Amino acid sequence: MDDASSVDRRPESGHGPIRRTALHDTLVNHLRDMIIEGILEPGSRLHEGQLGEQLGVSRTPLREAIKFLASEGLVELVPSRGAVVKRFGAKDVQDMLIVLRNLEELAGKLACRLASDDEIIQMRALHDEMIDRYRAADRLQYYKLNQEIHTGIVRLAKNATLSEMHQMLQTRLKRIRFIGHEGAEKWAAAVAEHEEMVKALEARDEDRLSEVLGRHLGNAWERVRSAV
Amino acid sequence: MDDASSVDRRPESGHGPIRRTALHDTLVNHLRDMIIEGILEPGSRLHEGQLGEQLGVSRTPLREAIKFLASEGLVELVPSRGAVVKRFGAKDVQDMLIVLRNLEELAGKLACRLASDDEIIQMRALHDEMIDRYRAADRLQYYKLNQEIHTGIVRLAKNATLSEMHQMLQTRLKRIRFIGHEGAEKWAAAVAEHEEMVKALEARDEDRLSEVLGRHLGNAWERVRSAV
DNA sequence: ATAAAAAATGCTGCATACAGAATACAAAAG
DNA sequence: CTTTTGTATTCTGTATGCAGCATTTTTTAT
Repeated sequence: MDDASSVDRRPESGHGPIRRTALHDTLVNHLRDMIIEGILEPGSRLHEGQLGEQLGVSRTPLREAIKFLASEGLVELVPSRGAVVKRFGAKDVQDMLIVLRNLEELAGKLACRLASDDEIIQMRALHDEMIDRYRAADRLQYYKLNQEIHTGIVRLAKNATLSEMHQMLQTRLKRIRFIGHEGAEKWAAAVAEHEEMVKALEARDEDRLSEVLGRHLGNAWERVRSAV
Repeated sequence: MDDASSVDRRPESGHGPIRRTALHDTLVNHLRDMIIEGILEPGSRLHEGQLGEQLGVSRTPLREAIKFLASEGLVELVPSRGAVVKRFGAKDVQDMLIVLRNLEELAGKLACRLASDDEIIQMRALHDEMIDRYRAADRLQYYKLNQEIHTGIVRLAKNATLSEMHQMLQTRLKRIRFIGHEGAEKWAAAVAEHEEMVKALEARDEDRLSEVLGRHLGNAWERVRSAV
């Protein structure tokens, strides 16, 4: 039987066996999503045979994808016993947030110095759209734009390594944040912080932007603290 | 013929086919070393067949190791064309050093707060030994201890994520630093900075330690600037 | 002789096959 | 009834085989 959850790897939709993306690469993204969305639960083993059949691929590219994710820190390799989805304790999350905060503070400073005027205007547009979604109480889209803005500020810092590390932590924390839905009043506070962020960026006030970003993430930390 | 450079994977030395480490894991370390030491030059292709034969392993575990290193950022995966050793430009190195600097500054602050008295004493011992090596003009051992001290301070920060990221950057930069041999006067300056670092740690003066670490790395940056 | 086309070679990507380790199960002993 | 030991099964780890893409070389036409 053709399982519904088999991987779909067709860059341009449809006809023929045209393929530009490698299967193992597709699997990396697919598995990452599965872990983030909780389809693969923390602590559960990644059964090569079963999982491979489920996704309609052989073990070889699947194993390669798992090794890749192991280096990313999403799964753990246990010798002779395969791979398990890494489980994050409260301390682990706290550690990640501390580093993430520091990275974003750095990103804020660099962004104020290096961003072009156009780029700042684009950030403002993104922010305004997020505000719209907030007013419409569209949590999912809000969340998505929120993340885009944070990633965007890091991008403006124009530092490849910084972007990479930020992305990595963002990915690991997604699994946590996915759960953490905040209350209305805290949500409002977060939005206010975002407004402050954009204003600081527009003024190219690096100390203020850095401070707001730090505070913003510090608050996020407080929220999660109870959830984990 | 048994090639001299074939991988050696025997955890406890010697007799029999007792093995606890997986081959792909051994290969990750082996290949990483080969890249750091420049045996595999930047931009060169990792030929699966040839390299596998050279190391005495089949392509499967080799490919898995390559995927792992790709996630680490040491090699680049080119679709349908295999893997090449990633080449770092001046901008890349600068980016890494900026982030590394920030991470070490953070580590310094946390270390002052979280390190035990014993651990600080151990760092002092390590530092004193490094000074001995400096006086003996033993560059290699000096370099090794130097790195150990930096890694050690990060360890004292007791933050798993921070350690991991630091390690990652340290690994990538090793390839560069390996080349960068500094002059006598700059070497003396670096040693003085180290002395200052340990003193700040002993005083648990987090602002000062953070500042020194930042300055220390900032100077390293200046040195490399010309080399790359 | 140069350029374009076609064939040939080599390599990557994926699947399959096989060997050894780990786990689960069952039977027997305490 | 619990514990232990032997066996069977399952899964991981590694090797090999085959198909398709990339590149290079050869052939052919202008």
